[in-house]
Amino acid sequence: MGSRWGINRTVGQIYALLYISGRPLPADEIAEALNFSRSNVSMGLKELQSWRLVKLQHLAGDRREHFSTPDDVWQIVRILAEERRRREIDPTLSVLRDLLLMKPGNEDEREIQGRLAEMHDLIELLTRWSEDVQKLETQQLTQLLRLGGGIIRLLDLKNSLPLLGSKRRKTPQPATEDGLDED
Amino acid sequence: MGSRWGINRTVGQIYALLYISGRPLPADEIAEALNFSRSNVSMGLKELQSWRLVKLQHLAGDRREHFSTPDDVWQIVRILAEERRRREIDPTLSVLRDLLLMKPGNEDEREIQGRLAEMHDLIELLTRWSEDVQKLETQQLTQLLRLGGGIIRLLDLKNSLPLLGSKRRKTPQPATEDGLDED
DNA sequence: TGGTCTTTTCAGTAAAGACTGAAAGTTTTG
DNA sequence: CAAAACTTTCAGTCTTTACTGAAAAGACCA
Repeated sequence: MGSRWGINRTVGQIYALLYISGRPLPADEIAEALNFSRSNVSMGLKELQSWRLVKLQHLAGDRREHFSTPDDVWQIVRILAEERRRREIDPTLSVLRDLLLMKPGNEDEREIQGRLAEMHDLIELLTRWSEDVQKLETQQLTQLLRLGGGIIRLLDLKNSLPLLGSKRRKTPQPATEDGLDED
Repeated sequence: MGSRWGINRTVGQIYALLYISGRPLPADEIAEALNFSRSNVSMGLKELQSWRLVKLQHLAGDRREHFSTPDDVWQIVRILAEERRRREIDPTLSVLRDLLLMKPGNEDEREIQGRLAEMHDLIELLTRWSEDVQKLETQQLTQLLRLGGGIIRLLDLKNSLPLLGSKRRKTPQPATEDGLDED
């Protein structure tokens, strides 16, 4: 299914099995259920652990290690977002920043840096935003998402309220502690 | 760099070159610049076209086909989101729905369907939301993103306004045309 | 229409990635 | 501390994917 998401087919199948089975499974049961070699399962689980997508636990009266997925789907989303950021986004941003630090040797290079900067800012904006909303309570997050495009009405509302408008005021106002302005 | 994003390394390099060069390039210049065979470039461009990430154009006085990326970075994000949805998300949702339509044969299967339903609803919520906000003007979109976690204050504000509260009221209210409620 | 320039296709090959079984490693237990 | 129970590692093999050059196909022009 979603086997093109940086994680391979086998690993995806293992994860899916753990997710739907809803209880901790030992490696050999996974191998049997999916008809993989024991060592393949071992490697898959190792990768899933490195993504923090499964956790290991010991069940009373059984010496084998058991694995399970987080029980909250939102938790899965949060972890995935964090890991992808750490592994893919951050290194990309870092390379972009390095390139932007170089002195452009000529007009062409200056233009290229301009385009790289645009890309950098875009990625950073998206990343920061996702990081921010991931921190919200699940309850708040779902409310926000359910609002969908309707969110724009809230923004309009905000812009129409003089003290909360998004434009910087020329004369300093008394601090309102509402923090709706953004730098 | 981001070569693990469902698109292979070669294709990524071609796209990056087109993006930073900022002008339409013919296939043979790409092949020369990146040291790929002409046929490899041809295939890469074909894939990029199928993703609608490059467009073909003819330049006066040159018989060769030239390719370029959209000039607006936001446009790139929008196209990427749409295509990924079409290719990956929608088929996944469709499979999930099919599974949910099946009558559970026993208690275990019922539980599994429950978990699949949770996943389905999560994906659908995220997808719908992203679809919705992609439709916003770039200007509005950036405002929203820049707000980051601060968005929660707007939600709180909304919840505190009696006529706009997110809870359904028991007695029907006169229509306010604000549409902030969501079904 | 034939000739020139350009792009696409495709069969074969090269490279990358996934999977396995055997062996080594680790932990628990009598 | 040795045997038993379990897990990990890794070299070799199998499978999948990427890339190439040669040939075919298409477009334009005289």
